Amino acid sequence: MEVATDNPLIQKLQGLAPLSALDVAALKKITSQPRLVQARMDLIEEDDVSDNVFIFLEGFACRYKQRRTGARQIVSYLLPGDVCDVDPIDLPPLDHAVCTIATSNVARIPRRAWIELLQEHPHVAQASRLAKRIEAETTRMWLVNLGCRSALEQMAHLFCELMTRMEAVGLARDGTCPLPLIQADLGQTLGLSNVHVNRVLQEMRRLGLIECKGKTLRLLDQPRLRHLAEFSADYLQLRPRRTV
Amino acid sequence: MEVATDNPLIQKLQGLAPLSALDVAALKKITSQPRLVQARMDLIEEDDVSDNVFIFLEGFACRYKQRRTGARQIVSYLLPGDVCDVDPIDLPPLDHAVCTIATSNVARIPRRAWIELLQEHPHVAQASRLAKRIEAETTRMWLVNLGCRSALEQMAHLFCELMTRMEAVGLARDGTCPLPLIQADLGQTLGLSNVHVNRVLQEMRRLGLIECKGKTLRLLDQPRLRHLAEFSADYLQLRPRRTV
DNA sequence: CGGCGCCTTGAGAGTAATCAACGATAGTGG
DNA sequence: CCACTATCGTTGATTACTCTCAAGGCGCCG
Repeated sequence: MEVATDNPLIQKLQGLAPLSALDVAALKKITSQPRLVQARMDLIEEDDVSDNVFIFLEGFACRYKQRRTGARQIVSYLLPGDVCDVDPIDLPPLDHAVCTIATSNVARIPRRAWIELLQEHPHVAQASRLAKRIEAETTRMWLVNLGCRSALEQMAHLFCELMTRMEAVGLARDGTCPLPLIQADLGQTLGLSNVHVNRVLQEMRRLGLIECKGKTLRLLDQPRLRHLAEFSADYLQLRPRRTV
Repeated sequence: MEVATDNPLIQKLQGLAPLSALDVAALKKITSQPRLVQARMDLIEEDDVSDNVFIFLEGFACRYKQRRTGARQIVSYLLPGDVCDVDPIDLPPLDHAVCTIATSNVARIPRRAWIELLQEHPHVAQASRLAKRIEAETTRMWLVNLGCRSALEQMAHLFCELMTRMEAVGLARDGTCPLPLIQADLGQTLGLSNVHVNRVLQEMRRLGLIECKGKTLRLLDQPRLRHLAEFSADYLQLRPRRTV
């Protein structure tokens, strides 16, 4: 039962499992008191022990790990509709930190309340499990990116992936979406230096593949980008095939 | 209740949650009819739809993704005691393939039977969930490896990780364990060419860090290796902190 | 206006890839 | 028992992708 909504959490989960009006209402209620978080703020620090679930309603954040050398590796992005650490098993301390990239609107929910919601709303639980599986598959895809794609291919792949995810929550249209990442973020995601990120982006613009104005990304030639990156959205659009 | 056993599955899960004698018996029973699989055989192919859970009792295998160019990226290793796709949500088709590296002894169990076991043995389920979380954390650690470590550091980190995992199932002693990987496998894991893997290994031997004879890896100076790799075993040795 | 954050550019260095042989080892069949 | 073959490891030479260092530009905000 699709219900029109501008709540990205509901929008995302509806894409993963059928939600009843009651499911939707519960999700609306639990996200009704989000709070604004500034850009570049750590929501969860490594070894943090507070025990909340964060639901992103607006904005942009990332999970990252930091080396003693200071080098930082971003290991995933959190977009509107994403739930940070859905699983009962995802207890702190985490092995990584979570940090906003843009000003974000985030609902912070005691884990217990979230788990209760999952117990009372099995379809939400099912969608959450699927979301978690997609996250794992995405991480593996990033491994392929880092392990065996050139800088250009990696960048193309990342942009295709982000655009697809943004579309799924209604934030992208016509290959265009807001993207608050700075070049250093891209470098920390793809294992490239800032300088090289800059040059690769220039190359992509020169090739007529993308356009970045302000904090907006536009994919000018998605077929060519997808081919270049060997991108297929399959891993992001899993559907429940049956219930176990 | 620790029970002496040479079943690596039991050994591993006992390290993650307390198992009763009944739990152990059930695990013994379900792994009582393993079959031998040759080295370099695909157990699960990408887009495979058969629905089994594989439990590795002996041997060595990997999950990998293959690019159209033929390039292959190994995304994780499966060691004795590992259960392939423990979760009810891990339904096929997978986004990757699973392939043995050495001749392996593998129990193939219909998913339904495995899920029933989990339902009847909550401690086993708890341990499995923890195992899955560890797998996810390991994948993120690999991302850090590929994204921001040099070839030498990566190799050191991988060796520390494998040694720790082998120890956990009683297959390593005194920094020595069997390692059936060939140099090409290491390359496909770390995103390096065969030639470079070879040179890095030589460098590590020259530095007195490791010794590889036959299919055996020996870490000669673990403190230095761990320091070089910034390795901490924390992410591999999670303990249940409480039950949710 | 000054400072700061971010982007851009240039030059030089270095790590790792590629190409091409060659060597070692083990299993196979005559 | 010994060629024979295949797989894996090793080496050298060359190329190229990416990094580092350094400096300058541009726009925004106090």
